[in-house]
Amino acid sequence: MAVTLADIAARADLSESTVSRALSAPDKVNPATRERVLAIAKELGYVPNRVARSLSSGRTDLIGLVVPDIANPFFPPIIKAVQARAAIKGWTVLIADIDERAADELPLARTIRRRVDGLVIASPRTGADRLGELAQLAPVVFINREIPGSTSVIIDAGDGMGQAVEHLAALGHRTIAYLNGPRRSWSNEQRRHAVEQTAERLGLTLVQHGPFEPQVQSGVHAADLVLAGEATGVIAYDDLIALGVLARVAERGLRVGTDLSVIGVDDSPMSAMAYPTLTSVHVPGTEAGVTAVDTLLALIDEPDSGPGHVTLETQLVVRSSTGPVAAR
Amino acid sequence: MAVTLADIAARADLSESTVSRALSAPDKVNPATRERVLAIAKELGYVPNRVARSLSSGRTDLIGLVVPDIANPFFPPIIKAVQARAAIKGWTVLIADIDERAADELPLARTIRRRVDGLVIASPRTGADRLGELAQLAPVVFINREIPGSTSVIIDAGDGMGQAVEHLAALGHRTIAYLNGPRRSWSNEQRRHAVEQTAERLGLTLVQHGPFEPQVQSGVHAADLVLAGEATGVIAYDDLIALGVLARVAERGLRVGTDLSVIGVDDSPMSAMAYPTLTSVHVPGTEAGVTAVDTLLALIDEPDSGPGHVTLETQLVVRSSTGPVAAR
DNA sequence: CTGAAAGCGCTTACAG
DNA sequence: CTGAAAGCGCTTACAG
Repeated sequence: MAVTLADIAARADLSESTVSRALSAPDKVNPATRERVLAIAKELGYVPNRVARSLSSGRTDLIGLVVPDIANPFFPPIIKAVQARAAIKGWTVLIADIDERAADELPLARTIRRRVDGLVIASPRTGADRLGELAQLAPVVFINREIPGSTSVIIDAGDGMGQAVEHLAALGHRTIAYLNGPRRSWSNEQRRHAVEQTAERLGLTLVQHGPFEPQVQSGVHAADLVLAGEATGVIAYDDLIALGVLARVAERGLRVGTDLSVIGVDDSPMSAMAYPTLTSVHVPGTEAGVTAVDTLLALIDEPDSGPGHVTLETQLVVRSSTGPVAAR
Repeated sequence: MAVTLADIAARADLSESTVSRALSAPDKVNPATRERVLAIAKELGYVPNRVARSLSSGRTDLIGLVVPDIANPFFPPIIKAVQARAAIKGWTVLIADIDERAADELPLARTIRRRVDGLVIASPRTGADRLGELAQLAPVVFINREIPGSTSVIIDAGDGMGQAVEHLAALGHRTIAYLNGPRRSWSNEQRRHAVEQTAERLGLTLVQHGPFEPQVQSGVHAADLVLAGEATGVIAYDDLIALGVLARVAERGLRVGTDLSVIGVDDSPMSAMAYPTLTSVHVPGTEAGVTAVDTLLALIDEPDSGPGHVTLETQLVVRSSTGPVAAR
């Protein structure tokens, strides 16, 4: 069986209490005693039983991460960043993938919260009121969603989306299309809004399509809708949809960047590798993940600190899928 | 505070023992008693404390899943399948992403094993001997790797790779290239071997490049190597590399499927959506995930059952990236 | 600085 | 079928 505190205590001729302190609160113990305990612990190959520790301490040292879809390239960088950052600080991450089933999100979050000390919920698909309630029950940090009274890390698409519209305008596009993301997506509202504002300010005509699921297939479908209209430039809710547009446009024998300019959002690895390479709005997912963990751990330590808000900026990365407007 | 067994016991005027049994071993209790306990539990909103349960039962109801890289499209289907299947059976999954750092794999698996009842390790990057040792310490099921004495779910690439070579031969290709995956990858050995065998049997000349990391960028690099040689058809270790080849070939102004035929492995969603669509060897990731969970749970229940082996088959899916050989 | 004791919330032989 | 008791392995006031 596994080595326990009792084993070390017996060997060191000390009480379990002292051994426990030597291991988890070294400053409350005589240095010499500590050394002896540590030596024996090492010799015996002691590894603390986390379950037992959890039961008495009330802490699990686990944080939960809820994501809409791990297969969506927007999330892996966030997931990796959360895991890496958590690991550095001695925490483990429990991931829940809701597979884009919005109705599963809240139940899953509620279940998992019983196992963890706090939650990071990325791009939640649930209504703000119910998310707010959840945040009452446990330390929660939302990524990419503002919930009144709750703590969140927001990626402000405004700058990047505005730059995208300005970029198209500068290339001579007068009518542009926006391909909406999922119906109840807060990110989509934010992105759409920024596009609308900038288009209006610059006097561009804006056409909208969707909502679309963030999948390549959606873009294939959307491409035909766009090509049936007047728009010469299109901004998609995300890179996946944009990649679908690219594929379909090429398939129809038209040239991306010439016949139709396409912009995505996320700046995912694929965007740099697509053909042609995809102009995209860079979204700092890694930074968001790191910040979310730091914020959450602070919240776990001090549950009564007020709601915090961190905002990260986005920025357009110009590649080959956008070019000067040409006659259709 | 949260409702405990003691609260229910007090309210029902029963002992904690009986309440515990009513909840977790209903057949060991008087049906009427059980009903009463369940009603009160529901009324009070009782949710069992899993940490406490774990400590006394010795079970965590968690299984660990170690994957090389969640951003690699091969793994999300496996991850989702594992999570879904585990959830159905009342288990939660703890995911560890090693981010392709082979050296981190074993330490991570060892750490996480302390928190779970068993492990699924997908496409391990560690040496067989050390994996075998790990399997002595805890119930482990490997996906895509045979370890002597251990249990595994193998996706046999043989059939699919053979079909891929036959497909190219049937299209008239006489010299083909194979792009190797990671150096110590067991999957790569298996795939390469099948390609070599079939090429030899059919009298084709086989050129090899690599090893390459399973990333789009690798394929971009590999494409130039292939185009500098005689091969007219290329089989990549996976879809990501194949997609990189596609992009680079197009970028160089050549036509995929005409100037160069390209085949990937994984049949990931992108392969159906790439332009042109990618001929690929379908790998049953979802099935592998489901089977791995079932196998692991059986192993957890009966640690002494001998090592099991399940083999799943692969199959070529022909799309547009392969065509009859043309003059170079 | 150290020890004895109680407790975290549940499970599970052992009696009755 | 039910209850009292011990135990899972650790933490943490409380004394000394």
